[in-house]
Amino acid sequence: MPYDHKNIEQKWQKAWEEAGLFRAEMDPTRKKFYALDMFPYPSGDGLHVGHPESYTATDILAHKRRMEGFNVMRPVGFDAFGLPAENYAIKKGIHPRETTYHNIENFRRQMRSFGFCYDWSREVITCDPAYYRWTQWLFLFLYKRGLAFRRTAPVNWCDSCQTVLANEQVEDGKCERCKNMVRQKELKQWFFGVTQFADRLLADLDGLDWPEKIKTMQRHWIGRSEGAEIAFRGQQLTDTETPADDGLATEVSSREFEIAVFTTRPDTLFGVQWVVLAPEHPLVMELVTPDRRKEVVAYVEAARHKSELERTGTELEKTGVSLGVCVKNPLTGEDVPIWIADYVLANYGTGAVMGVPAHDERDYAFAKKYGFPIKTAIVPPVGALAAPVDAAYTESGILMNSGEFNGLMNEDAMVKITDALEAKNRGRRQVQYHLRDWLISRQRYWGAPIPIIYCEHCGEVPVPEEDLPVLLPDDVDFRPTGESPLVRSESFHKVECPRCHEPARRESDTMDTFVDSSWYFLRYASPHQGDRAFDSHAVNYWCPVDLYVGGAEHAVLHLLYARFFTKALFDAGMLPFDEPFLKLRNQGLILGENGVKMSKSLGNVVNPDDVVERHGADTMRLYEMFMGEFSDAKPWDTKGIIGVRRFLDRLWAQVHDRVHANFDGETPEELTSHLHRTIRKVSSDIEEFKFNTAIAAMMILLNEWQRLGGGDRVFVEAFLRLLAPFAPHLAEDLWQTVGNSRSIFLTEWPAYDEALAAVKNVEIVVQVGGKVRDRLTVPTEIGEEDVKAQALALEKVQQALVGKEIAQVIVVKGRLVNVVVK
RNA sequence: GCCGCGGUGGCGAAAUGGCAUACGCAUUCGACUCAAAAUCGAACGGGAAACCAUGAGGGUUCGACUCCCUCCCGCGGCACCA
Repeated sequence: MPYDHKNIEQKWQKAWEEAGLFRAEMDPTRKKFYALDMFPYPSGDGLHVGHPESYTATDILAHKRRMEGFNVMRPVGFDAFGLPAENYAIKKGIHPRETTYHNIENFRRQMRSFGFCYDWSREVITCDPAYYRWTQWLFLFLYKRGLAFRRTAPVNWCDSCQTVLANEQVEDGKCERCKNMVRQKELKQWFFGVTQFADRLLADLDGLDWPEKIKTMQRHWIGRSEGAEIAFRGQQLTDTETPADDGLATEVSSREFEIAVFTTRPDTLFGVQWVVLAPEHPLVMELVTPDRRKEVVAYVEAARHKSELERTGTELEKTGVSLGVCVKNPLTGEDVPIWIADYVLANYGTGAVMGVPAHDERDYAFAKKYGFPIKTAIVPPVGALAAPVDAAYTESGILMNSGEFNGLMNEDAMVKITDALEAKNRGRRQVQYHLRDWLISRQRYWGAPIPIIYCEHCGEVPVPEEDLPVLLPDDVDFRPTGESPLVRSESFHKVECPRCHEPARRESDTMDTFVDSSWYFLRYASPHQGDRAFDSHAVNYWCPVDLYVGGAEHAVLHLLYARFFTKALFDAGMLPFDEPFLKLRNQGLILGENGVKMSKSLGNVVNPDDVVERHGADTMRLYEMFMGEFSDAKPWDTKGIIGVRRFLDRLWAQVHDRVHANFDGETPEELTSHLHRTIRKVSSDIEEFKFNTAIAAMMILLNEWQRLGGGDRVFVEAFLRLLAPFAPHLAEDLWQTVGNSRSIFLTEWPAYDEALAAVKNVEIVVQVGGKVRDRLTVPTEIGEEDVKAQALALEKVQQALVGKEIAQVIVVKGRLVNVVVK
């Protein structure tokens, strides 16, 4: 008989809210637990069924910790700035603020309908001036510490979004948001100096309780490589006349120049056949000889117009042109020609590399194409496979053709060659990171304005803190044109210089929305603080976040940026910790019934509202936790929901039966024992995020209860407390039905008694030659010899042993007896 | 190409090296009902059985879904980073 989910869910949501049951108050005498969901972007589509999957998991942990006596803070808010609202505004002419707040209202309604134990009084909304005032303040904080700066660099430009993008927002050479091809553009933009933290961002990952997958992704993204920076010097002729072959060159006046290359293989230095510069390298135009100039200019121009993908696809044939100039190999003194090629990236390393065709696959291909000689510097060690004839040899080996370094193992030679270079002042050990500084400027409207003013006399002037927030003006034509829409708001744009009071111009770009989300978890500690970004006492008490749950798609975006902010604040003495999220868990994607990602165009989207309406929030929560491994992608199954709903209905009926019977009769001993085992299992499964097996264990307990009958108040109450984090409304309602007036969430998490949980008798499997022949029920504490004797005495075992000789008998306590035969 | 994760009934899935397929869905049969739904009960990997089955093949072990090697397939990440 189904229970009335609508009625009880509304009833308890209202009661909890009115009682302020989940409101968090600082209490230094109690241990805190900060449980956090990645706050949602309030899209017009409303919640996806994936949202409650992650929120339910956090909710379960939060409830359990509260019942274990922790002071729990579980805040909620909205990541409300961003492109979708702005694009919608452009299409429909509705202001982004209007759609955003409208969507937030809908999100709030939906999130409340699930009965999550959020402390709504701490809500933050990133597009609220009371919030972004402090985002701007943090920009100024970074600016003062030299961690926010403006510089000209090749940046990613999306023609469709009409804005620049951070490196992390480019996927496969395409804009993460609109899938448009991204182009490289040379622009002056604002950056945050994330690379200054590269070593710490890498090293501190080790201490975090995060999924290995995410840690690995961050490690790859930071991309540390060790090697050497090597200086190749050359003479540039200032005389326009080409020197003759007869040695007159020495008499022509010349200037010395130097090209620094970064390499991870200094041991291959004797195999260098050329040096390549990126087309954007500043020396290109300086060095090119007049006769090569035309060709080089054309090549540089062509490279500039290529997209990131066109330039970096692995399959592409390498191209390049010669500058007509040489440098000398710093150790051999050999002349090495200088080329430019667009496979060399301007913004990695020094923007220049040395070409060693014998020991690098790319260089090998380049040499084949342009007819360079291939000089071997390393051969395989004795006993190893021979070096390939028609490819580069990239494994370790022994040096040859390398002067005094001949015969060394290459690992050893790396050190010795670097030392030799260093002694001649031509090189040094160097560590390079793949990580680039975070480009935060956006030429778009719906974001926090960058608090900087440009003055003709004073230059770049930060907006004084007391003038914050720099309000985002409402009356703006926000259609994108490639420059920020804020340029078109004169009242915004034209300002007075805070220093000299002359007319000045306000920065018109806004900040990447990832800046907003890089510190929101700090704001939750003191969300209404009017005079500071956060209150130290509150942050010191509540932070860092103990449990953070969200999607894996933020592995190198939000999660990296938030770590950077935390470290920068830590260094300034503003935080007592330097990692924001101690424990992280990712939920898997919930797919459509057809096993593919839900999408409107495929018509396989499940609306959580419909599920709550039809089956109830408790069923929805339980089902999403029961579907499978939390971090795995799993398909939705509309029919499957009925299974957990039946479980709740049966429990409802069973508890009501016991109440009607005044708990007449006792709890069978077997059931009590089973309960304690279930408490043990559910408790540990929750900690390990194995919610599916925790629920299965409760289903088994109910099945046993129905089979055995009985069940006193103690039994029922323990069962309900186990269920409460998963299905809070039903558990609370039955809790009161049983006769309690205080909320179930103010009671203690049930403890299990190891003695009661112990099983009296166990079934032992008896195998002969590894095959099951019979089973045996024996007391748990039975001695090894006794089991062995009993097992061997079994008739089926005897039959199986006929004509065979016993070689060995394996006894595994409480599990099996295996008679090994010859 | 490199790195990581995975492959178990019709389906979602479970199993500290020790009874493979728990729990749930679907299906079939039965009870209740005039009937249906709901509910309750039973069966449910293949095979008549011996036995055979955890992507394929080998290995280690008394014993392998689990550990090791080779390969196939799927998913995710990175990708000309020198």
